[in-house]
Amino acid sequence: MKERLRRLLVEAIAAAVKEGQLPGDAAGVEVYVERPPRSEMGDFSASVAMGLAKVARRPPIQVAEIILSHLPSDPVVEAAEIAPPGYINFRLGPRWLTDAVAECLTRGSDYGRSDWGAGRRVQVEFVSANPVGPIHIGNARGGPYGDVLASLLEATGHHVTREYYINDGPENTQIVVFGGSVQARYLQALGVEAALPEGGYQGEYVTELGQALAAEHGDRYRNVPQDEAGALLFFGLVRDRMIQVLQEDCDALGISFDVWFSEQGLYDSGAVEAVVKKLMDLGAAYERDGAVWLRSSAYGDDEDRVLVRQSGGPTYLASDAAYGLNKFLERGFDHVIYVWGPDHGGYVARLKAALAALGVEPERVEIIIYQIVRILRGGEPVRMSKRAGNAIWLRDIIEEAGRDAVRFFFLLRSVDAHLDFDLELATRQSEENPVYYVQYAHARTYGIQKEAAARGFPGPSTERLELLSHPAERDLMRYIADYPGLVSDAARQRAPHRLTHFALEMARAFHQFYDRCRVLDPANEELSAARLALVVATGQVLRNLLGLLGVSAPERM
RNA sequence: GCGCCCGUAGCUCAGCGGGAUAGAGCAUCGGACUUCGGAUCCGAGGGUCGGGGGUUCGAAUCCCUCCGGGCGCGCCA
Repeated sequence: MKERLRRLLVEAIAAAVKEGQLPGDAAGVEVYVERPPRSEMGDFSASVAMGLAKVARRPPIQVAEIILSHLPSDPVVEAAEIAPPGYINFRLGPRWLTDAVAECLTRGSDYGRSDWGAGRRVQVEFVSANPVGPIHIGNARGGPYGDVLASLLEATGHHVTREYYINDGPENTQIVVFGGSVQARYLQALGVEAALPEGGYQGEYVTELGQALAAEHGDRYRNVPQDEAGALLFFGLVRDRMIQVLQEDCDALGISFDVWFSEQGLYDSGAVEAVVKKLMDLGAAYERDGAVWLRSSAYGDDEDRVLVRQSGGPTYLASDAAYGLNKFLERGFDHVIYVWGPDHGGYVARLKAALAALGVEPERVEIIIYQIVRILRGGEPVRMSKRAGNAIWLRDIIEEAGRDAVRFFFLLRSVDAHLDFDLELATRQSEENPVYYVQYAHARTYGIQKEAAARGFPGPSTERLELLSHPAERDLMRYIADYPGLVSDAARQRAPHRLTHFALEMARAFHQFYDRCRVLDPANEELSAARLALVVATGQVLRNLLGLLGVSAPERM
């Protein structure tokens, strides 16, 4: 609807320019249509006239008058008025709302979907936590975010691949330390005196891994030296188990990845070596001090970065460049979104530099950094470190609060904002969690339908939707009408939190409607049928919303 | 020191393609139909939008600067 009004305005301005009433450069201005702050001001408004006042060298009100005099007629526009200091306010006929209800019922679960993505192939890579332990609350945030972002892109006509990058490469020091930790726990399980490596992983699950290895293999690996090679050997023994743990965690969150991509695979195929050579051939990398450097400073980074160490081992940047080449060149994604944690902020410039050096257009690379999650327990911050072993596992939180609440809670805030997750609040007060408010609204739409059937009311009908004229009905219908625009806005802005906020507002509009408008009125069957249609459409939109959020939409609670 | 993010009601946060009287939830206080689910609804109080400059007809929103908080600045990932 905004778009429809916007076109009317653009046409009107063009016509005015043609007749010489507005200067030529007026035709190029951006026109935005928005919601006025109060409903008495109309259904939609535009402030173009104020923006044009300067170039037109006329007062805004006059500009608005000129625009209005050229405004093409549209059956849905009941009135277009000018309000000081120069707003153009549109008052629309009831059809634009009731048509939305009808359209929602016709399109069902497709309502809100669009095709502006035109089938572009987009990859969203997220979570990608190192395979050295279960997902903890600190790196869990990317899960719901990436998953819902992917859903939003799907809903707007993109072809989306959800991908998890497994950092199981041999050059990953975390892998080495982790493997060494497993080895130490294995030896201890055999009764051998063994110390954890420097900065080793102290989590209980590591002890369990060691014990499991001892039970399975006995003392077969007892004499493996406690060095890097030994650590990697032990990592190899538990690698599949660790990936399985990560997959189970993602399952528990309701996330299903299309691709689990192994960094080790890039080494095995020679892709890492090849990309370094390619960068050298391109002149984007050079040797110095026995290391190979990426000329990243020529591509926007502060300084050049090491690709291959003096020791001969490639850095993470080298395998990431190879991975990028794989994404863009081999698999041909049009656009790639990386969802990273806050500790990766310093890495953005160098990855972009590497990809730019390889010829990937910068606009195809998008890196989103979400902000830190702070864990509180009753208001007190809880420190956590995977290595220290006092991490808070995602799985435990899900068990306590439930998947729906965890996802909804994580999606309540903008990615740019820090997120406080208070365990006590998420568990003790789980009944007051906002997710229940929305789910209850959805369940209520079912309750009403069931009651209608039980009492023998005729089913929902769109025949007399014009009977829906109560302010609460109009408010509610407005959410239904706005929903498709919300989905494309949220996708464009990479802002899943717009969905949770909209869901809460719409649920409130529905509860208000329920409170003020009796749906099932035996004395007025036509009105009842129309209201029932509104109830069904509301349930449909809530269900579509919750579907995008990956939160269940129960029929009763 | 440099880079990124944040600073809006007591608390947690929306709003930030500049626009009309700045919003919500929680918390506090006070209310609601003998009826479709009270996990609901209504009302009230509560604000120098961190401070200061600037751009503009108009700034929570854009620019500069200062203050406060978080994160990052490795031949770790």
